[in-house]
Amino acid sequence: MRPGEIDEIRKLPLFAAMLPENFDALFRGAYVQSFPPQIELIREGDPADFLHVVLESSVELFATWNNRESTMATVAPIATFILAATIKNGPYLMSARTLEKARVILLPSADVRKIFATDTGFAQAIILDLAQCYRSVVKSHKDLKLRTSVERLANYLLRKDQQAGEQGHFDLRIEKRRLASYLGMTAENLSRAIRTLNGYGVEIDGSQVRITDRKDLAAFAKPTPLIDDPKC
Amino acid sequence: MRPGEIDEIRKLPLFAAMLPENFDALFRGAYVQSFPPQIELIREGDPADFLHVVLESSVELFATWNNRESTMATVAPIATFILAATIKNGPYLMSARTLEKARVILLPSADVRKIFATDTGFAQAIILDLAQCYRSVVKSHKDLKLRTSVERLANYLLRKDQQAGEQGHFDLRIEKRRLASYLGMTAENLSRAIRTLNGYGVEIDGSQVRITDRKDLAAFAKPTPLIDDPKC
DNA sequence: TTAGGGTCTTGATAAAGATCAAGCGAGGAA
DNA sequence: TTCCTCGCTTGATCTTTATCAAGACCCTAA
Repeated sequence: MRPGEIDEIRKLPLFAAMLPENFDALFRGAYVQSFPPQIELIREGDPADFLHVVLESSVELFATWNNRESTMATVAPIATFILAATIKNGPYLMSARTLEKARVILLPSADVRKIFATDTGFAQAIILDLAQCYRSVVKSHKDLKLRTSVERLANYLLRKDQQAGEQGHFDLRIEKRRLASYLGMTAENLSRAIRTLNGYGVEIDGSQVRITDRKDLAAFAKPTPLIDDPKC
Repeated sequence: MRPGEIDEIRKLPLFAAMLPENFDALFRGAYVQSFPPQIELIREGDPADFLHVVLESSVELFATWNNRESTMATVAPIATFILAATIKNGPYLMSARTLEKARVILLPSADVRKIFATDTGFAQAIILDLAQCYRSVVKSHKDLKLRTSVERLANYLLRKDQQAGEQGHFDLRIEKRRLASYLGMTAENLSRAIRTLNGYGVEIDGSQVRITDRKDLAAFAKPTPLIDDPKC
């Protein structure tokens, strides 16, 4: 681990309220590993032996069935993933792969379970983290069931613009075919959806997005905090 | 509350590990209410003032957006719902309505939050409950993104048959239009999907389902515990 | 008993989305 | 530089799903 990095991790909401001796014990058993791009870190169905913390680059969570594959989420540093599987001591429900060269901390799940059973601060933080994750998936589920693919794209762009400070322009920071899979459509249909949104004040050139008429886009997208506010 | 009922609630996994004095304090502030059918118990967007426990009948959780509506889940007794909103002290993400005449306990969210902050046993139970809920929604999300509507129906029938003891016949116990909404399709398409499955050993007459060739159905449905096992 | 309302089913049609095939264009390797 | 690869786009076509309309069925209330 790099100097100062452990302090940054200690400040993460999930770990900040732990007793210092428990934090130290947990991270004494940690492995820090570097992975090349496109490496499968975990495979769905495998036992959840480790809780993962992404330090650098980002990680894609995806699911497969019957030779089909779908991107479920991307995890950006510094954040954990697969907390629920660790807690339930169940199999991973999703696979994870690195997108670029990535550094990840592996925390033995057994240690995590042992510690949260006695450390109240840690237990509280886990509760908040899980509640947040749960609500995120519920929002994704509503997005998918209630909206068409063009509507999902429109709202995705509004969310990203807001996260980038409502500048009216930002970088997608994700390959289009992955974005398509995340949004529940094919790459071909994403291209067409982008063209449709050209008529509502959206211009996309490569990975550069420009929102020229946010009002028009919002009138089409009809965003609601109950689906689109990540903090809600 | 009826005699013995409180003891049954005390045995629920979510409450069993609480300190007795905390359980008593929590339920001193409880309201038991009876509701007629088709009553909206909570509306998405409202503040989560109460944690709900369904005692009798069942409750439908649904979401709306832009004049569209979708059934997200049904809650059968005895179980709680809207735990995550209570904990986050955030707005409900889903609405809930009674399907039949129902009895529900309302526990003030503020009391729940106060108690889980100090009661370790309760906190542990909440962690397990939330992890379970989270994994359930992830499974639903995979179901929706990776499968066609006929595949979703086929797997739904296999799950229900299994829950009914693999008798090969069971009652749907849900209106078809609600089932359609839950599975992410229209009522018309559910009818057609049923006809498609007639060719794979499924007969549905009214609400009575008969699986005449489970092997054939399973070969079509390709169930996997990573989507279809509710306990996994 | 009949009338009315709701659900469910069916058929015809429309829309949304997926698939297939071809070509473009940026970036990397020889 | 040229060639190759890969991601992206576009058009044509097909499949899946939704919508609209009509009729069947069932339950309930007058």
